[in-house]
Amino acid sequence: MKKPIEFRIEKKGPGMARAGVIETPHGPIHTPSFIIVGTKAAVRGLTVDMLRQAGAETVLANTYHLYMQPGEARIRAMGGLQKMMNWEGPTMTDSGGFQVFSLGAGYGSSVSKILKDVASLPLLKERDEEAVKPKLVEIDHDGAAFKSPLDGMVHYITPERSMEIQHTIGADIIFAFDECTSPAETKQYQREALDRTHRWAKRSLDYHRSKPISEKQALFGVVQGGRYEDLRKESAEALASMDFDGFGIGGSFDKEDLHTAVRWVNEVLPEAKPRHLLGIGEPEDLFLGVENGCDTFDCVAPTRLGRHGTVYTPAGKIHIGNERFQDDQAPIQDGCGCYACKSYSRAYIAHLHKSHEMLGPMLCSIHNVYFIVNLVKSMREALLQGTFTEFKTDFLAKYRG
RNA sequence: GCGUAGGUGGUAGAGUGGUCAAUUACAACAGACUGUAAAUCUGUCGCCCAUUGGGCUACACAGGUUCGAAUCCUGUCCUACGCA
Repeated sequence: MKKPIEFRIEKKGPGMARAGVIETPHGPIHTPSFIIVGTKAAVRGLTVDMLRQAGAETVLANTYHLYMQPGEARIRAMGGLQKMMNWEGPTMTDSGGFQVFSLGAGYGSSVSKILKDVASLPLLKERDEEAVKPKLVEIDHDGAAFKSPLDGMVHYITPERSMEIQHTIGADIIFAFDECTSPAETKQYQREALDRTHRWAKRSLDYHRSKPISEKQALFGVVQGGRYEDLRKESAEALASMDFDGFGIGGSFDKEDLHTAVRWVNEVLPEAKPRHLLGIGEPEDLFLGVENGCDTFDCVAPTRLGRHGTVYTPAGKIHIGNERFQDDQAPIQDGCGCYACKSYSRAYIAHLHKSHEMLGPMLCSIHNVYFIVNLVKSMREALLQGTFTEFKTDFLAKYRG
């Protein structure tokens, strides 16, 4: 049977790090690589030309959002994801598993993808659940029922449905339907959720393999297990034993847990298959992911932060709207090759931001995408040249100030 | 000149005798954001100390009524509209 993707490792080390290439039906992904998030088949504020110019190689869209709007029939009519968004490069779709969390346990709470101090969170079972949230997700053995925030309609997503929708969307790499859990859940709940995620992984895989399209779309299984070593390793083993084309590492993490969770998992996953660290993208975390064996990353941070006026620089993040930049004639980052830095001053972009001109968020997003995509490209170059550790040390010393 | 309506914090605009240092929005200043419920959200926003809290000066200006006034009365100044 024909394989949809080929993964080739070019160079290994230090640690578990590797540089390689994932060949997809729509072109290569040079790893380590940062994938740009375009949830609704659009990267907020950016055209595909801007994305290419910023160096982006791959775009990740979301099954749940596209299923809700515009829906499978219209996606099919428009010719699928690549065609409708005019993106010629590789694409991925997330399964909707993250929405089980963000619209479920995470909904209406302060719990998000990365937390500062998980230990101080009240465990979900101990909370007054009535007072906490309007529930938008109900999880059961077979899947998750989503109450649409758009019109209140309930949509029941099973692993098979998620696969079916992702087949229609047509990305090169798709993900198994999983349950991303809140770190505030008890271990017992993590255990139950993990068993469910594994059952769903198997069902996702079986359904996918039963269709000819599995020769054109790669399926990645998603490892969960919260912050627990035994669960994480067990999850990696369970998924490694299934015939996935690659793996995703998911979860909502305490900042401190990210490192250990990734390491535990990648020590178990087969080396020859690509690993995607889901939803991670701050510079420190990307270094950590790369040296612990992750190949690809996606994150909304570059576009969300940019839209909100925060931009990356080698000396750390700055908020462009701050008073001190309003008369600053320098670019966001001296020497930066992005369109925003080659064309405009901080003063001008600060003005755009403060006057709510949409060009402001666009320029900040362009810069952030360029910054993060090229940071990971530089990591790749450093890996190939054997200078990763020096590169990391230098970068972080300046970045953390 | 006469008549009418009005003058509130950076702006707009609530409030019409005590619960008002004054609703709200905008602006300003700062912060947050990690498989996008997010072009969003949070905090501060008269002055001076303090941890809860306290003191001071304030709703055009000057007087007055009242235990108490941004709110009622009188006068002055100013603004808008109408009539001359």
